[in-house]
This record gives sequence, C-alpha cells and structure tokens, in this order.
Amino acid sequence: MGVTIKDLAREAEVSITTVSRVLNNKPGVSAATREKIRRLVKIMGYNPNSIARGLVLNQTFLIGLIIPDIRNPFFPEMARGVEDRARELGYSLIYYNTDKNREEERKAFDLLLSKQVDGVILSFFSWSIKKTLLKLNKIQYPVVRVDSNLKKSIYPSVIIDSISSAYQATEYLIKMGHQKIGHITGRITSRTARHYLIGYKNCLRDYQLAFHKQWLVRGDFEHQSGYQQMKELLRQQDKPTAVFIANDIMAFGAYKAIAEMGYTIPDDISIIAHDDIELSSYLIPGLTTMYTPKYRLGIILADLLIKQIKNKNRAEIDDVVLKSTLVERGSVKRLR
Amino acid sequence: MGVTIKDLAREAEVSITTVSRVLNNKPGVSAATREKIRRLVKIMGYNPNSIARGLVLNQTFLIGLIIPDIRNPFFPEMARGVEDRARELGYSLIYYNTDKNREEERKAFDLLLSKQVDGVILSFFSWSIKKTLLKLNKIQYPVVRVDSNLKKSIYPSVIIDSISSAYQATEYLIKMGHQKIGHITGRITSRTARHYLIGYKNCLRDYQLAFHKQWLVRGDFEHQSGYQQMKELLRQQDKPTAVFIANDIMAFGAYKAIAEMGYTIPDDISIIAHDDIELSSYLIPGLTTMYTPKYRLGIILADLLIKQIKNKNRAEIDDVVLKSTLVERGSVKRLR
DNA sequence: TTGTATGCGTTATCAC
DNA sequence: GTGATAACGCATACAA
Repeated sequence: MGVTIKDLAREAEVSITTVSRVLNNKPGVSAATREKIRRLVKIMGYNPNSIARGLVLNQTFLIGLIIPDIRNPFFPEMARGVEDRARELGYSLIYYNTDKNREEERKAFDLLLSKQVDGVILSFFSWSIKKTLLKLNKIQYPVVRVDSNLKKSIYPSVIIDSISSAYQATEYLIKMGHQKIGHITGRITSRTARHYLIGYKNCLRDYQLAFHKQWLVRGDFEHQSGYQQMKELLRQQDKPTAVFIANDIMAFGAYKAIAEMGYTIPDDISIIAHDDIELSSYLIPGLTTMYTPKYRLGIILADLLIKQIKNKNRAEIDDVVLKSTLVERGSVKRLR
Repeated sequence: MGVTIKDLAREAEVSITTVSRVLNNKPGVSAATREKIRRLVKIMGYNPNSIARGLVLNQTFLIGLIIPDIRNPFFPEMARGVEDRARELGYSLIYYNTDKNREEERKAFDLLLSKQVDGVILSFFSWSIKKTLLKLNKIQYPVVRVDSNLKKSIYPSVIIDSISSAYQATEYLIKMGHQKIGHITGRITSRTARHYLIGYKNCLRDYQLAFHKQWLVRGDFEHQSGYQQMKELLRQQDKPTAVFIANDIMAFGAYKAIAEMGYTIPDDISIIAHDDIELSSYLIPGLTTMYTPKYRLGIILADLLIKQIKNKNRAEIDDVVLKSTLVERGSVKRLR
C-alpha cells in the first residue's frame, strides 16, 4: 500500500535500521544521511504504519471509550474532553456505544481488547463486570471509570457525587421557600437515578419535610417521560410548588407539559433540573439546574487513564470526586 | 500480554497453523482437535490480536470518522448511524473532531492513515483537499464524503441538497401567506450556509418577492448568533413576518430573543428552521423545521464506505442525494 | 489431517 | 556511524 521504511532505505541506499533511527530521532546517524532521509520522507510521502509499530512496541496509542449513547447530550461534551486531551498526549479514540446493554458492554470489552487499545474508559456501566475488571486488574490493564458510586473500586474513578448534588438541588428549593417539593426520577435501574432519589429524600428529612409518595414520579431520563410525568404531577389536587427533575432533557418535556396545561414557570410551578446541557439556558424561562463539568470530566478521564498507561507500576488509585454546582436562571420562584 | 495463538498451540500440542485454522473456521482439521482447541480458547480466554492480524491481512477493520464537532447535535445522530452499521459489518470507528480547522483536517488524515484505517468518512470538510484526495484515489483508498455539493467528485458522496431544502422552507412560508421573509444565515464560509442562502433567494425570485437586504442577517450556526440576529431583525421598523433560520440551534436563540422583546411565536413572527434536532419538538411552540435524516445518513455512509472497501475494484461511484422533509409544528402562522 | 517456513512493517539487540 | 537479524502475533503457500 503506502511507502514503507524499506522503500526509504532502498532509495537512500542505507539500511532500514538507519532509517528507523532518523525517524525516531535517535542518535548515531551522520547529519548528512539524516538530512537525506528526511528529505526522502517528505518527497515520498512516508507515513509510519502505527499498526506494525504497535505490534513490536506492544502499544497502539489507541484508547477505548465506552459510553451508553453519544446521542445523549451529556456524552458529546464529555467525549470531546476526552478526545482533546487524548490527542494532545498522542492517543486516539475508538468509541463504543452500548445503550447500557449488558451484552453490548461485554462485547465492547472483547472488541476493544482485541484491537489492543492501551486502556479503556468506562462510563456509567450498568453492571459491575467485576470478574472482567478483576482479570484486567491482575494483568495491570489500565482502566478508568466514571460513575456515581462513592465506594472504592479496584480502578480509579471519576465520581460524580449525585447524592450530594440532588441534595443541593432540593435544598435550594427549600431555601427559596418551597415546602411542597416533587421529584421526577431518572430510570431507576441506573445508580445515578437512585442516588438522586436518595439525595432528595435525605434533604427532605434533614429539613423535616414529610415525604409525599404522590409527588415522586418515575421518569427514565428521556424527554417523553418528563412530559408525561409532569402532567401526572399537575393533575393532582394537591400539587407540589416545585419539582426537582433528574435531568435537563426531561425538563424540556416538563416545560412543554406545563405550557400545555396552561400553567407558567415559575409562577405556578418551579423547576430545578440536573446536568446543564447547552440548550437549557435557551428555555424560557432559563432553566435553573445543577451544572456538571462534562468537558472537564473528559479531560480528567483522559489524564487519569494515560497516567496509568505510562506508570506501568500503577502506584496510586486516585479517585476524583466532581461536584456539581448550581446555575440559577429563571425557573425557580422565591416564595412568600 | 494476553494469551496468543502460540500459547494455544503449545497447550493443545499442535502447530500454530492448526490453531489458526480453527480460529478462522477453515477446513482441514479433525473434529477432535477442532473441539480441543475450541475448548482451550474458552478456558484460556483467548482474544485475537487484531493488530497483528491487520498487519498480515493489510486490513484493520477500523474506519476513520472525521467530523467538525461531536457537540453539534447533528453529529451524534449521524455518528451513531455510522457506528451501528459499521459494527454490524465488523468495523470499529476512530473519531476525529476537527472544528473545521484546516490544519486539524490535514492532521486527521495523516493520523488515520497511520493507524491504517480501512477507509475514512469525511463530513463537511471546510476545504476540498483535492491533492490528498487525488493521491488517495490513485491508490484506490476508500473514502466517502458527506457534503452539500452537487458537483461530481472523484469519491462517492452523500449529498444533502441544501439548496432545494432552503427553497422548500421558504416556499412553505410563502404558501402560508408570508411575503416579508427574513433569513438568518449559517456561518457563511460553510458551503451549506451559502446553499441555504441561494435556495432562499431563488425562491423569493421565483415567487416575485423582492429581496430585502435588511432582512438578511448573518449568523454562524450557534445559538448565540440566533439570539443576536433575531434581535437585530426585531429592532427594525419594517419587520419580516417570518424568518427562515439556518439551523435549529440558532432557532433556540431566536425563541429567546423573541420572548425577551415581548413578542410571541407565531402570532407576531413565524419561524422555520433546519435540521430537526431532537429537542426542537419541545420548544414552545413546537418548532417547524426541515427534517434531515441524520441517523439514516450515517447508515448510508457506512454502507457506501464498506462497499468500497470490499470491492477493491471500485466499479461505481454512486452518489446518494438525501432530501430533507418539512415537519410542521407550531411556529408558523397562516396569514390572512 | 497436520506442520514448516515466510512475511507483514517496525523496533531493538548486537555486532562491526 | 552503520547494518544484519530477531522478534511482535498472525495468516498462508507449500510440504509432508
């Protein structure tokens, strides 16, 4: 196919060893030959075959990125962060969307390992795949995870502290004078959704507000469910005055439901959500939400993974806990 | 690192050739040994090294996907289509975000070729890179492009006919009784933006409506500019009654601008946009826009590319033209 | 039915 | 300064 090191050697009338030396900027080549080969590289358009390089070095400079679904607005931000930093450090990314499907997650691992990626980034895995992870750990295979689990893992993780984040959101509503606070959950099979629920409940408890079962409705992180569940909430006799919605996407649906039923935000009902995706500031009124540093998350993931790749010894398992921060816009009303 | 074909051979007490045969389901192995090796594969957890495989087969089953920015909501949909179909056919994807930056685009090519990808998908390149493409074409390197250029290229393309699409959008406004029609353009350096402008102008001409320079304002495909440019439009004495906005994202900004200035959609001003990203139906009122089949676009791209990869001979250059279709929601008012 | 030998493009070891 | 040569893991032409 392309021009190889061998072609260069023939053309320059030297051995491939010499060529390899100048390509890798190693000493032991006269300035003259070095120059000659450099010129040839340009003229002949040589591009190193990193596949062959990977075979001998046992390193491909490839990283596997396993995510649930790139169409979820959370992930492009994160992925871009990973990619930018990874490229900066000389690595490329192979993506794998799993839809949080166990079988796909398993396949993703096999495939990526087969492609000899130097490490893999796992985000929001639906199961712990403990066995696989243990096996990888034994052979010192670099992995980082992003999750909302505070428990120590055998691999470094970036943790989004969803419990505290949900707590903050709820607390904000309370401080704004709300007492009747509802919650639209995420897909409850996900740990993140369960953590939000815990944070919400903890906060109610700490502020001695009764937990009303009818104000807790189940969404699944998709707009559709935000729409439906908000309608559910609004149909009730005794409505909440504020709702904590598990993500911005569902808030979009909720906005629509509220408008359709003739209510207005924040006068009739206040909304706080989670994530702060890019379009949320363009809702009317602007969505008050918990900002999660998605791009930065990506940067950190790349750093953590590549650090592992470089330190074969793998001394520290340093977890990073990422805090979400409140972004006040116009969707929460101060009561009384 | 992992267990290799050699390990299997040693364990099974056969040659690596035999092992290779059963791994690739080739004939010429007794059922007994075949079975024995198959068992060993499971027990020892063998995972083929596709890097080594790629070296000898001269095929990596890797595809390069070059896009401007995965954070633009258009691309996750498309990328997911590519990935799903590619995986189905046994290929994985390396992503490369270029931000439409020439230097990055050039680097992307070098990197991807160096990774020995079997082909590359180019979407919305900012320049023609004719020289590179010609060189690749000479060595029969598989490439597909997605663009809005109807001109024949040396490589197969999926073409989004933006001129006709903008024409349709404008025509729809006219048929709804509008005569005073504005346009917020995309970043005018992009061909797509220019094509929208052409379609818009063509339509005005065909319906004998005068083109008013002050109703043509320049955006850049980002919400921010939709917001600003819509304000610009609304500040005018003689306002348009309807505006064709070059993409949904800018329409989000425009909605906000309109609300802030105390106008309502569609009573005071009608809006039609382009793309139909997922959240657009949740705007209030729902955004009327031109739907572009982004996921399907991805599927087609993967098919076209892999077809090329398989037919080394590369008989046909079949372009595919994708039409956008109108999605009527609530942002355009029928006049009179 | 099975095995030997060679090569893919590159780097590393060792010799000259 | 330079060059043979082996090796990485795998597939395959050719022998046996």
